Amino acid sequence: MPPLAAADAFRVLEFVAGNRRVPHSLLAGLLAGLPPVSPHTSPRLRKAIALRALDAALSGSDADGSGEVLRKARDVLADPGVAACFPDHLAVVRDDVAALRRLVDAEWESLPPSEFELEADRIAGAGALDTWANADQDTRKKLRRLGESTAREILGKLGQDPSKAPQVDEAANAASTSGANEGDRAQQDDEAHLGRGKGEASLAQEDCARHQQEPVERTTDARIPEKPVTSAATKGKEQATSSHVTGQAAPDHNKSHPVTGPKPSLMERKPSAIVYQWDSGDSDSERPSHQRRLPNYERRMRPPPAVPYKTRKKWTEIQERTLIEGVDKYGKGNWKDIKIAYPDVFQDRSTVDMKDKFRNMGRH
DNA sequence: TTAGGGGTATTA
DNA sequence: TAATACCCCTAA
Repeated sequence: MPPLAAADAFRVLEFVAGNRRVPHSLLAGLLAGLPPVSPHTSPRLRKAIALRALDAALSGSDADGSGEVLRKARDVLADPGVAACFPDHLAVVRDDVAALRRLVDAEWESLPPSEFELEADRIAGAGALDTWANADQDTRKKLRRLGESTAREILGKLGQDPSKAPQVDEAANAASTSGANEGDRAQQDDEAHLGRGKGEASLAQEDCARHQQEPVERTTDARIPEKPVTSAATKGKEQATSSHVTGQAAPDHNKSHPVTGPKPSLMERKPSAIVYQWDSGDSDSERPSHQRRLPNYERRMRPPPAVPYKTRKKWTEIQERTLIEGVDKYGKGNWKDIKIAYPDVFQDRSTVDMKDKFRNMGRH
């Protein structure tokens, strides 16, 4: 993987540091692996680091009455950089550990969203509509590409290595229950691949699940999950409606194809295959553990277009003539050159429009 | 970037 | 309803 640009490193760090459930050891590892990032560039990052210091100070027990916890917390708050991050009320309760902890909790809660989250929200979240409405054609293409490639990457991984899929699902399940040892597992699981901490990553998964369970109107491109998932999903549904999938390996396929034997047909079921099912209403507990349930989807023949159709404009005679002239001059296919050569004429026409138009003209 | 197939939306 | 404009996708 190419090294992260400083701006991206900042986004990753700001995102991870602001998640309280990401243990400090993981954050430290992340810091070591990222290009230098100045915390002063982000109030959220500054505040997150300050809160982490306070968390560390307040993590000890003050049951022995030694005042050690309080002393540590005071030390942290004495740092002008830390103090500057908080309103005065933190200083007011310097003598009350319990109150200080409550206020620290509240400060964590009120941490502003990271740039990463805001960006994700602009692309796929509730802010997507505004982003879309304000974007020009090029930006929209980029947004679409970003969403598709990400989805393909995820779905590709699922498809290429089905045995990994349950882990993904289990991770999502674990995230939904949000266990207390999440941080520890995050450290174990994720130190190998920084940036996938369970903390906000799990939140993101929860959020993702919420999005998926929302009505289809919110999913702007249902084709993305269609291709890789549908085959398994519909298969699961078909089987579920007939004889409830057992998930057993296909009978004797392995026997007939020993390791050294002929290559098994792609049509044959692999023993490691996992069946994904559309939610049919019954609970997960009623089906074998290897059957993973997909979120509710209403299938639709085709989703609404990702880009609202632009106002339909009839080609003028001038445009048609200029197009023909341009093809004569620059050759068929050099739509970009033609568009550049006649910017006024083709101002509101894309090269694809021109290609389509020329194609249509040739049909008659 | 472009071609081309094929789909949907809009208009006459 | 056919023609046309526009869009999406894939391959090269």
